Amino acid sequence: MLTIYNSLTRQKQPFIPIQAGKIGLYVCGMTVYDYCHIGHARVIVVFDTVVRYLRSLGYHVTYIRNITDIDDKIIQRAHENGETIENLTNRFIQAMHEDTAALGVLLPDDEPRATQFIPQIITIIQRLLDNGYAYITPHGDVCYAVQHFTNYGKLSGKRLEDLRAGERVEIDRSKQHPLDFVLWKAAKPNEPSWSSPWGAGRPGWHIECSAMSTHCLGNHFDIHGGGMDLQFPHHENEIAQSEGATGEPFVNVWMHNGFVRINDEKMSKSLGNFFTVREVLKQYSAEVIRYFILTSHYRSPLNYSDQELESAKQALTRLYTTLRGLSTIAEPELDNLYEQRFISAMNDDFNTPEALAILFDLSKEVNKLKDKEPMQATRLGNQLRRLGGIMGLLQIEPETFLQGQLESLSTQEIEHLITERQAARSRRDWAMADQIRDQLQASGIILEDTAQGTSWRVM
RNA sequence: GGCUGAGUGGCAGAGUGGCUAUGCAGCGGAUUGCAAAUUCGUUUCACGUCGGUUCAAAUCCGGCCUCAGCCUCCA
Repeated sequence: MLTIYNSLTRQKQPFIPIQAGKIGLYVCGMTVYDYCHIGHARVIVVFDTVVRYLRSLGYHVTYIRNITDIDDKIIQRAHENGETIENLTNRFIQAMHEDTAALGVLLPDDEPRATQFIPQIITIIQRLLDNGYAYITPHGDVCYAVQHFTNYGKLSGKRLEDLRAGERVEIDRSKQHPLDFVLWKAAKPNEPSWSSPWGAGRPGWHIECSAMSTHCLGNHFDIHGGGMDLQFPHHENEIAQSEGATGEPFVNVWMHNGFVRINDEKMSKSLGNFFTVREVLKQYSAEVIRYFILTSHYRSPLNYSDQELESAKQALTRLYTTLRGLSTIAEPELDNLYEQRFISAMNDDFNTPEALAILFDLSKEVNKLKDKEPMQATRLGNQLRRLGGIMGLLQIEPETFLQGQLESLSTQEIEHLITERQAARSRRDWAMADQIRDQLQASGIILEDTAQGTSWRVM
């Protein structure tokens, strides 16, 4: 039985979909004004893995990951760059698609953009005004009145009276309560705006997710995800908006993933301590990054360092080494102990580190069987590939992984040197053979002699 | 100040009231012409600290210490 930790109840709960066999999943995606960093990669990879696993269980999943393409930072960045907002957002949406594709992430079923949902946003705001959850300020903004929503704070466990409003940001006197937030911002000069019943303006930060999620998945849906930092206020506000407008419960299960850290500090744009996905891809393959992300449980912090990525690379090398030379044709093993352990690990709130440990046990088993029982080794090897695939791993040719990112020498040169060395070995000229091997090693190529001949891989 | 969460062997990172996590790195054996890969082994308590419950706790309960996050934009 699949159990998921629900931020709303602060405990693991058996997962029961609203409609049998179907799951609606919404994840807060990017605000597109810059390149994806490793923190973004984590959310994307984690929920990609969640979706793959849910589908492997037989659920029909509708996966929505939105794009926020209008907000203060976008407007500011476009202005700084001297480019149009549309140009900026399109550029970074394309970059994001390149990055996610590189990381082996499946496309969501829909990728709605905030600017395409202005009519739906206006409808929700109107309903909130009608239902008494919103008011218009003297500046012409429309604000949400948090005190009118009884359950405000239920997701983040906060009580209005405990929050230190005004501690770090000056209180806006035009609001009825300091924590009231803007639904609709009155237009300022030189800013994009849409017309509305309350005059020209643009949506506030939180409202677009209420509009897009309920439009794509219905007023009440199964799972909503995102980074921990969105729990408050973003997701809290989404609940207030959506439930205030529809009068129905909004989301059953809230999932929040932990941060990527660098030296025990959160990786974030505001701290400036981030690495972009494309930067890291220059040094490590996408699958190494993906593996690295999955080595810790999604709710735990993930410490980023070169040493950890290097370790991830070595670990993946081990798995691919096991798969090397195994035919992919044979039927994989199915309902054995490894499978059961894998499923029970993933059923336990998507415990990917545990699931990976089982892949290594399986890998060891395959290695042991390779010589004695090649057929069984092949079947287990294919099971390893299949289970890895549920986490988006082990889907490329072992040789492609092991020989990838070749820099110094061409494949032909390497093959040529191997042939020469083979000749030296057959005439027992060990000095010559070792010299060639050392020469290759200096270029980052490792040789491995087997009964079937010599193979090579990149260090 | 309020609210979350966390403290496990050299590093990373799971987990269960009593029995080997796993990976990387190191060391030793097998294997190899030598390597690499693979495999086997790796000594005494690895489980923040102080108490409590228990025949038994790193695992349950309580206090304390330390760290991170949220209460502003952030994945």
